[in-house]
Amino acid sequence: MKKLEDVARLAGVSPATASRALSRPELVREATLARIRAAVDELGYVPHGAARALASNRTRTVGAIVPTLDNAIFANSTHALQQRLYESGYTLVIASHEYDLTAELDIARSLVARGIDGLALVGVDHDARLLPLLDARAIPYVLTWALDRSGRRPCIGFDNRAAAAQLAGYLADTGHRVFAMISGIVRHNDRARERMEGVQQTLAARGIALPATRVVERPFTLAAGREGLRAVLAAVPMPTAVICGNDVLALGALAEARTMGIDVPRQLSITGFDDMEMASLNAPRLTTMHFPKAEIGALAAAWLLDRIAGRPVAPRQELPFEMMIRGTTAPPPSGNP
Amino acid sequence: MKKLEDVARLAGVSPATASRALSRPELVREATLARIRAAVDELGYVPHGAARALASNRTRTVGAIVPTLDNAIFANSTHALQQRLYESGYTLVIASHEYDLTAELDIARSLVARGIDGLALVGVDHDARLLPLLDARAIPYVLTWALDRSGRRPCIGFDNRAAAAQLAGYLADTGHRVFAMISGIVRHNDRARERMEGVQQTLAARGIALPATRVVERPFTLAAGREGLRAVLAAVPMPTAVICGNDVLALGALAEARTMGIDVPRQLSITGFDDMEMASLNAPRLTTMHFPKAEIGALAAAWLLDRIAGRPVAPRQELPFEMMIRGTTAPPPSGNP
DNA sequence: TTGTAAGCGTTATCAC
DNA sequence: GTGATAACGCTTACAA
Repeated sequence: MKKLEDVARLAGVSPATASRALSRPELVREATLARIRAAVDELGYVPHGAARALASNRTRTVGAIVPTLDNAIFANSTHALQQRLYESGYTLVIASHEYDLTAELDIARSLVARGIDGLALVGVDHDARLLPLLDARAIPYVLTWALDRSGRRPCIGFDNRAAAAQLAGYLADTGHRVFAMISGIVRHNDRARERMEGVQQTLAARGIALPATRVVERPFTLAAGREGLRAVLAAVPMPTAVICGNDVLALGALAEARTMGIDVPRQLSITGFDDMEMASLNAPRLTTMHFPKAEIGALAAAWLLDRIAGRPVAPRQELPFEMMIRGTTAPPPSGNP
Repeated sequence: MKKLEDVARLAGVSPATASRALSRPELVREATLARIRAAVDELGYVPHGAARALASNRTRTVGAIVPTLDNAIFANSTHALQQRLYESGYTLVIASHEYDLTAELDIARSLVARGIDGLALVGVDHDARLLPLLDARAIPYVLTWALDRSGRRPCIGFDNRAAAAQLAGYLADTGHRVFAMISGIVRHNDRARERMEGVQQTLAARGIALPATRVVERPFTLAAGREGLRAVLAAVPMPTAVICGNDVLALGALAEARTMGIDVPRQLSITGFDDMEMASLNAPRLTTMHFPKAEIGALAAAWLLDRIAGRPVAPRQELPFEMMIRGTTAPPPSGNP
């Protein structure tokens, strides 16, 4: 394989100049530059990433560790992230840990070993050793999809609790009094936890009971959403509103409602978070909380690139969310039939 | 940051021995190994990936370029791929090109520059410069989700044409005579093309007409699926069976059918490929073609690891597909109402 | 089984 | 603006 030395020889310059021509062309005279570029083309020279990384101590690689790829919201934000980084000559290394924070730590270690200039994480809940690991190596990182309430960590995300509160408040406003929630597993998942708390606090503040028995925690799968709906509908009296912790759970719940012959939203209101594009196929009158997923990725990329380049960055970026209300979600006049 | 030399010094051995202890422990005496490991732990030593790659000419990184991450089928197979590689100490670099083969080539170049030991691609259609680029650098690659009919390229996948043929044949067997197809864009997409051809050939062989006007090509989006259904239903007589090129198109078509008040599958049979888990929520009686997505990823990982290690590999692995028939898909007795 | 030493292909610090 | 030259941290013959 051709090396920089070959290019330099062909162009009649030293390797040093050839190197500069590629990484800092403004330091090289126009004519020299042209010769070097011609040589590069002629030889089909491709820089050796590892050698470059070793000498410059920069890998031009950024890592992203997401809970799962099997969900449109992370797929979208990750794609935006990749896109932006790619445009800036950076490569994105993506890995998923399937909601296992120990796996996340392991992955982070392997990424650090392999060399990354920055890292994007999802949420604020992590193994206690993760962030110190990055700090020790001065690797910039940013937390996404959530806001760090301690104010100590850079983050780009939403106030999941406020979003949940708004959703619950809206349902209460439309007249619902008997609620249930199909939440994600809150342990080690700040987004799920904040959403649950937002609902609980809002209803409590309005004097609406949401006993623990009406809140079920389920993994983020369609099957769990289905099963979750059965679980919360077993209570007496039946809830008129079921709030689901994310889109997958809501889809499962909607499917189960159909199977059970329940008319959504006339008999039962089912609401969710995140990406409900699929759900809208099913239930055009669904009410959901939407987050600008692509923007998260784009902002995270910009933030990391700035930080890597030593440019000033915002310590925290809070993004807006939006409640989409389709059709009525009022409870049936007399509770459930 | 601690380097191997520090570890060696603390353990009272040479850097060479320390290096061997980490990468080929079987070559080092038990006692020495223990001392070195203790030193590693004590110092919190983490190997320097770039230096390692430069010296060994192996990056322990594998690349995967997929059309899109925003689809459960690729998300699943990619996750399986990552999982397997990770277990073997490899890192996976994932990138998506959004069905743009020139973008795919650019990404491949950047991955090659950054250093990869192997590459997984989707499909057999690629820019003509892509595979030669890999060959020139002796980078192992494997094509997935399709079979190379030329027999010259290693591939792990399905016979998309046969799958489409089987689906079309089944529908014809149940009595359908007026077909339509909402295909993906076949240009630069072998999977889409083979599926379309499979349908066309099968129907032709049975003397069933499928004029070009009854076949529409659409991008893989829900909206396009909706619009595609309107387009094919505008024909006279209306088709009784609509075959969709993938899951996303089928979902869109199903949604539109619902919007239009069409009873699927009693009035109209809509069928699709790939991952129809979501669709089954919508239309429990949908007939679909299923592919073992996770297995693709796992097999690709194993293949690449074998190939990288110089072990013998199969030049071609054909995986089975499965038609899932839920409920009847027979046409209405008298064509369309 | 372990040590010595020569690279691996760049970048970066100096002079010139 | 350009050219020597010394790193960068590790692997790997080859020797011992």
